[in-house]
Amino acid sequence: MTLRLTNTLSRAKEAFTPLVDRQVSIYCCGVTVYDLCHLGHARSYIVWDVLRRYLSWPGQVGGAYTVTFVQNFTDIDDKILHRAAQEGLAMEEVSARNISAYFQDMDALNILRADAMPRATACLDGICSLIGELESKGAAYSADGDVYFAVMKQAGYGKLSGRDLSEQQEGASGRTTGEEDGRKRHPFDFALWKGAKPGEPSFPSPWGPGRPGWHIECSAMVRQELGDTIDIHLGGADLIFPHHENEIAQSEAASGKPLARYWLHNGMVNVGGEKMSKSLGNFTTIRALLGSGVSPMTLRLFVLQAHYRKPLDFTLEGLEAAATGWKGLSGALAVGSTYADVLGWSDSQVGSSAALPEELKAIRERFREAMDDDLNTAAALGELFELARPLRALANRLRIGDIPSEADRLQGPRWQLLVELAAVLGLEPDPSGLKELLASSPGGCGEPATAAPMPAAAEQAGAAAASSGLSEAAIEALVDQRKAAKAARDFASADRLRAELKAQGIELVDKPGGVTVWLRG
RNA sequence: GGCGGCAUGGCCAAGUGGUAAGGCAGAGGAUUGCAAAUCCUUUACCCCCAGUUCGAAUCUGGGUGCCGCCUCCA
Repeated sequence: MTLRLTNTLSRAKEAFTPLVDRQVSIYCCGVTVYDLCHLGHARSYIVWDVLRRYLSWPGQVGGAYTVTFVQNFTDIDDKILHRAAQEGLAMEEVSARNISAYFQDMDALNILRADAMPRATACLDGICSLIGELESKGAAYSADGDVYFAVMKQAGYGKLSGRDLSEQQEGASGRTTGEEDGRKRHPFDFALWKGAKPGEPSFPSPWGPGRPGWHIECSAMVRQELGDTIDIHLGGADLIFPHHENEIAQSEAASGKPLARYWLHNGMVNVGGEKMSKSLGNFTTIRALLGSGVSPMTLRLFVLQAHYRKPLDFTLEGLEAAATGWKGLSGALAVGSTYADVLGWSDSQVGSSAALPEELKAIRERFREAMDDDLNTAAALGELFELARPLRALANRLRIGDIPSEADRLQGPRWQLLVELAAVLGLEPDPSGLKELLASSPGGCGEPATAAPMPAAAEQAGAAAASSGLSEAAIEALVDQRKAAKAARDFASADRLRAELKAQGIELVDKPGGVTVWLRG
């Protein structure tokens, strides 16, 4: 059994076979850079990051694929122009700011950067020549400085979204209003090039100054970076129509070849049952969430516990559950590096996966089968938790000073497998990108638009207090005092001492036998 | 109105013909003066009705409810 993916084109799970053996070309629709990214974007890019990591995983049947991952920035768009006008900035300034914010956010979430990130502004030649081709083939027509794609001339239009133009026609009339109508021959025709109105920023073209339509930007960038036919095209389910439908129409009209062999779409993030979106105002930005103390890995876990095609309701409860779950996983993931010395898990002990004990082999196999089944990350995570349970217990015992047993020392391969599989899901303790994000956003997370403010999660609560400087000797003295108070059955004093230490970020753990150990943070 | 999707324990969520993964919460136990932390154990017949089948959460038909797209949108 090999990887199977749900192809929107056929609405079925299909065995995945790339055009070129062991190589995969992927295009992922990126963001329009007029604002910060919210959790909907986070989900989409987390999920596609996992697809990419999985394809690149050597544990894959047949070995790792070589993946070329391209994701665009839409940096020519009416919304960017509006935003720029509002703020008295140039379009480029708005997009540059949001592109840099995009990288900060995605780095923090441990999302691998694409191999290429083309921008519409840098692809205008390709866009214009594509429009020209369509025009010369009769697939497009110009009207008063605009150029439109002639939908009715394109056989198969609607094949991705399951739409039939003849049935749609009635509903469509009356839907589109405005001055474009007069120029369009069919209500579903869409703009490839929009002539500029006086005073608007514009780019030169054979049809006069103006700017490209959204759909053609992607068609041109796919072709520029990856050619006529790619293996996988990714995007949110809300892009199926009209964006991807139009992309197909344009690209296939020009090349006569299929644009993409597999179309994958992720489900939306909902809030209270409704789609999270800018227009509804119910969105939370990524940086607002991370700034409130939710760790990036918690968000990743939250996202990956659901199947990528289903809607995912964003709730505080769900997030808290993920935070607690991540606490356990991260403890297990960290055990090998934190306690490498005491466990004797040096690099030399790293066993190859071929030498895995049966139980671990079986887990690895089930993980692979889950991921092969249309990226069933929820089931894959189940295997991770299975793997992590004894390691988490071990980590907690070591944390309070227990000496590892011989059996504990033999858990090295288990830990390594956990680390390996978690990395396929992009789950790693101690994400480095977060600090940069938090440091870089001055006033930073105070996005006013946070409709659902997140209370600072307990995850990081102790971190600030932990640095307070009681010396070890001072702590030992207080612990001894408490021990004496307990011996004298003066529990009030004992509890007071415990509370004082806790206020300093010192946690006391009473172990069997009257021994108390203390831990910072 | 058209197209598509979803409905599993308190919450989230896997499972697509053979007696229900996992996470969170809860309960019980161990430990403790108590607590915290930790460890162990434990909790469902799957929206409704009809049908197919030796056998269905899983297939078919009908019903109900919810969501997405049809305008910019990950």
